[in-house]
Amino acid sequence: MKRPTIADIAQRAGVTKAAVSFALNNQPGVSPTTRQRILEIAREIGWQPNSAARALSDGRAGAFGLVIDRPAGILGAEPFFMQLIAGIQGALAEGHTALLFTVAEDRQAEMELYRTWWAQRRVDGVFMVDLRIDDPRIAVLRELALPTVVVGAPEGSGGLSAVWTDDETAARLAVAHLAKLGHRRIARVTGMTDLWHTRIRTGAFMQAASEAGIEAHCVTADYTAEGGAGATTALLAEARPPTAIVYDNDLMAVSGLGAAQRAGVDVPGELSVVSWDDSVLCQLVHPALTALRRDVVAYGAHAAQRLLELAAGAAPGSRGEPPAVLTPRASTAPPPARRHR
Amino acid sequence: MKRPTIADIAQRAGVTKAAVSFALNNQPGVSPTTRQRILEIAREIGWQPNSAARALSDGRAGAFGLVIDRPAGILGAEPFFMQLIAGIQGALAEGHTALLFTVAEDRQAEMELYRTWWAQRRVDGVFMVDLRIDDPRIAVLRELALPTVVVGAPEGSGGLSAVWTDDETAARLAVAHLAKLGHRRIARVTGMTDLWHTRIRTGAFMQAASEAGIEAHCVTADYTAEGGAGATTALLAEARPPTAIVYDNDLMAVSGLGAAQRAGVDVPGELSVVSWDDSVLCQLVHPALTALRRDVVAYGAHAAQRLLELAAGAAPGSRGEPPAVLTPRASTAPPPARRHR
DNA sequence: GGTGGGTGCTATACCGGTTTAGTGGACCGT
DNA sequence: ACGGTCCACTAAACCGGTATAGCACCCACC
Repeated sequence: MKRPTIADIAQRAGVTKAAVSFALNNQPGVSPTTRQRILEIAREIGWQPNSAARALSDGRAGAFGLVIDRPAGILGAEPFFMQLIAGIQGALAEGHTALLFTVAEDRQAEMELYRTWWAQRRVDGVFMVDLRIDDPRIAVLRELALPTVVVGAPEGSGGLSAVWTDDETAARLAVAHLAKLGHRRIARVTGMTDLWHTRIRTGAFMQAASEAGIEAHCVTADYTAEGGAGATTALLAEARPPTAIVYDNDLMAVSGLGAAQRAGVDVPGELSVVSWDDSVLCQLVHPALTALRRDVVAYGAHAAQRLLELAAGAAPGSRGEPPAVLTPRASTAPPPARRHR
Repeated sequence: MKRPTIADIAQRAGVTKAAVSFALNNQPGVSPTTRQRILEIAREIGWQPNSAARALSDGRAGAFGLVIDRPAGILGAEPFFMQLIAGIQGALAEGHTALLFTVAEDRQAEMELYRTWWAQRRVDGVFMVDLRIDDPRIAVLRELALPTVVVGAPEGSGGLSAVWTDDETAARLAVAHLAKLGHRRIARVTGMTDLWHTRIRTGAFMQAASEAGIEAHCVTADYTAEGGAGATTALLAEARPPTAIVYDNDLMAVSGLGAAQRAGVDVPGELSVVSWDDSVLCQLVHPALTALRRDVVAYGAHAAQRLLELAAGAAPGSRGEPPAVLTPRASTAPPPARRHR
């Protein structure tokens, strides 16, 4: 099959390429009747712009990039990203922008990929996830002047635009839920501490607990199943173990639940479990997990909208998302009766 | 920052663009010394080809496409795809080919996307997953003459190339494992029946069971957690329930395990469970699931290699992968003692 | 010493769009 | 009747590569 070009349209319409281009781009320079005729022909022969030609001509690639540098093994079990991509896709589907998606070995490879994409003019902008404290990627992206939307934390974005969820409120919701059930000593199993949102969550979690007048502490894990199980085992072995644990993602929550059960700890009788991410995983285990649910698809869509604006020349700026909603399920209950406190 | 072009190189080297192009592409037409000088300059100023210019000139997009049309909710919990993408990526990283990844609403949207990609010359080829019986996508891709690698089943690919795993052997392994443990009546919870690999698996599973002289039947589900749980409940409610169940993916296996446990059925004491996909999920539940494990990353890499060859003009042809390996874990054991047979 | 052939390079067309400068004609006012 | 505008459109350049035709030069050969 042969792909029609504007030259084909021009020939049929008896005008030049330029006239066709004007008509197709709503540019002045053609009469309404001619414009109509051209559009008609274009539609009829199924013309679509050649993305390479357009990219070469107007200097924009017509694509955004997304790199994730978590190991493939973890990624697979992480529902967050697929949903994010679905959301991004939804917002991009309308226009002429595609999504380049890559999983990278490590942060170094990710930065090299940004440079390559930039040098090859492959993308007009990128989505950046998993922002870390003093993240070296920021310098690279700023140097390249590549429009960027940070999906995650607004602080530390170094002037880049961001789309972020209100983790303070989410932390407050989780703590309030547990406090209301009567818990006085709770813990949280976190993701990597050098991630911005881990820091934010930790701050908010500790403060919410303090305000609620209950004991709290956080132990560090790494979003993996093993990490979640290990942290759980360690917490349960403490002299005065917590009566509730909040996990930073669903994978660790499910894995922590398993570890607790294996240790003979009844959930929710002896231990309440809350997951900071909701996915089908939370509902298929027994007991089903109470979770902080957020609309990740909408999140991705908003990030994409922001990046579209940015690439079109809009000023950088961040956008907050509504906070997560706490969805109570079977994994949280009042703590076991104790002697005191 | 300004991106250097071959014109910049040409100017510095005191030659024309054409000479530079010859040198950079290992084309004859320049002397070894000139070539050396040009390459040196290119390296020095960090030249990279503008992908749009190259695409426009040689008619290839420099990208492959991958569309998945399962709902975002399911996708997230499906580790398979992320690993596949990681594998594809690894094989593509060397060259100048990028990956366009999209999740589509449905099959219709997927086909429209193929047409759009084709019309816009966005991709040089696509990976197609979840091949169905009489899949309408095949006709579209053939009509567009878009190089395609079907990731899944070789039959039914309608002349398209495919990369496929040996599900016959895998089925045999699972059945043999259960037969050896002493099971005489087993069942399988399948994915959608109109998927090619479901059909293949069913045929192989039934035949392997027949050859092993044990009863077997399959019930249809849909890869979702709910589907897996529902099918399990139904199986356990049969007059003579199976003593072992094989699930077509890990999500259904985990969910089926939960359903069995909720129904008060001991695993593996009263029911053995095997998952036809191995991921971290299988290891984090209790008991850990016996699973058919395959190297999905290598699978993706091979698919990418095949598509690279195809796009370079090679003849269509399929490639078989090594069969899955059965990894025994705690979820399979001898069946409970029975009166007879 | 003219012919033939290869080498090393230049000039230029081309891919398919966008954009700018230029042009012919209708229309306007006076 | 004539100069000035505006309109609708054309011609051509341009983006950054690749590919082809052609040219100058050198060497070999009979």
